[in-house]
Amino acid sequence: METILPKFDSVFSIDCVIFGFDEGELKILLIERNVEPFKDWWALPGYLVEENESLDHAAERILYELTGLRDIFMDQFYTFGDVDRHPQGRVVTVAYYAMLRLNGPKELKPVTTYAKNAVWYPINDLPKLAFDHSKIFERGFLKIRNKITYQPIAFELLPEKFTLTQLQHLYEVILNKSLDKRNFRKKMLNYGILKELDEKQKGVSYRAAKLYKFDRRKYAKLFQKELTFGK
Amino acid sequence: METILPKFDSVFSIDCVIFGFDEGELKILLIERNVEPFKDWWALPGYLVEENESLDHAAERILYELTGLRDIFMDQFYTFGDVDRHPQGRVVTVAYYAMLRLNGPKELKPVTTYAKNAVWYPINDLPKLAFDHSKIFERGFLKIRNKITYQPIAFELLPEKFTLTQLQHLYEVILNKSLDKRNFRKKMLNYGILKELDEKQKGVSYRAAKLYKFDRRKYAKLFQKELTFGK
DNA sequence: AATATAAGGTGTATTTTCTACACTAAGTAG
DNA sequence: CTACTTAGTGTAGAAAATACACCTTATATT
Repeated sequence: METILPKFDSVFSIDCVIFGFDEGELKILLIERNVEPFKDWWALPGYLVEENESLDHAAERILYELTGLRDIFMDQFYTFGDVDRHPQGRVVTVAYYAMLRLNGPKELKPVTTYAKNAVWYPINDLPKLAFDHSKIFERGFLKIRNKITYQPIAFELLPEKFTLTQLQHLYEVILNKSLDKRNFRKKMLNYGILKELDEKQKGVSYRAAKLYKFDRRKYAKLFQKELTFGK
Repeated sequence: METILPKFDSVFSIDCVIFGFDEGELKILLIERNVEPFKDWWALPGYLVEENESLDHAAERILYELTGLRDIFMDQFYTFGDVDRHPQGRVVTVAYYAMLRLNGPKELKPVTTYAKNAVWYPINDLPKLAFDHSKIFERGFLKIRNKITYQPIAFELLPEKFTLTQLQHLYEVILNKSLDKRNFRKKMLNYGILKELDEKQKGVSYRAAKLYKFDRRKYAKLFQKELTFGK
């Protein structure tokens, strides 16, 4: 690096793949763009990083501006930097994913005007996306699919109290295959990160299932230690 | 994103954590900086991305300029974007790691003049590094330590022909623990990605060990399929 | 030639984890 | 009280992980 940094017109952005689970479907949050380029196209929520904010801060801010949500577990997963990925110049984008608990689909109100709309879209029925956002989504989806095989991150997507069947459905949707009920339960309960509640499902027209909660404390203990290789 | 991209003075860089294995030690490649800031400090090899090159291309180019090596398996692992990580302006850096086979430590000749020197440093004895490079190294090291537990990437670091003991030592150095010889061999041979050669070690003053090669074809088959969760 | 040295190379029993698989129990709706 | 729907449970076999110790082979030394 030279004593004076050579510069060219360039800028960073953040794009977010925000997963939600609703009515048995895995969804992501899309916005309908209100400005060129790709006006009227669907796109991942994303925006430019400001001069005086870190990437992580920008990711939080953008998610907040789009959803009103804070303190969401977000993770950077890849940076996309092809020369021509943005038609108006050199924009390198850092992609984050987040998993959100949907408490109802009402509350999506973009604060900014560059989006007309923010909508949850089932991942099996996505429209064509602006820029290279389809690629970014694919990679983000791959990321959570891999991650969930060794770390039970899925609970971020569920309501606070959930049944084992709901949890299993979520796994099945993410992994795109069906799982054995007994083995699944055994495995999940063996992790020791589920707290059985003294409460049952309500409002169902069949036998109500027991409700569980995730025990974040135990979860953190279990999964922040390094993976081992054996002796 | 507005119709015209707002810009501020900013630039991207690549930093590389390049692992090598030599004389039983895990090492990384450092350069001695020849320019401000951090003149005379040790740093990870890294440089600015050019206007018309992708991140991956920049990573390859920079590694080539520093080592003369091409076609090295490189992987992007994290992007560092704290506001003040570079004293001269806003520089977001995309970090890559690579694992290199050292055929002898001679051939390190920086092509550029911004480095005085390029040297292999044992990771247990690293100097203070420029910028946030210590943090970048730590994260890169963590990455390969995690990765090696589920994917035998270590062979990139070994000479083409190697003994099982050499392979085990490498694992032990990366994981920082000792492994059981019999179990290690069983596991490695079970992967089915080692080709036993009709050849033995030479020049050792004890019983010579059999030499093995990695079978890249089988390796690719085995580890490019998705991880599974069971039925 | 004999011996010392240093690493190479091998098997088995135990435990743990993974997998496959099917029926009864409980609650609701009519 | 019956039908329906989902909840909830156990076991046996296979596969993978772990713990553990001795003989073999090549070289170097006397």
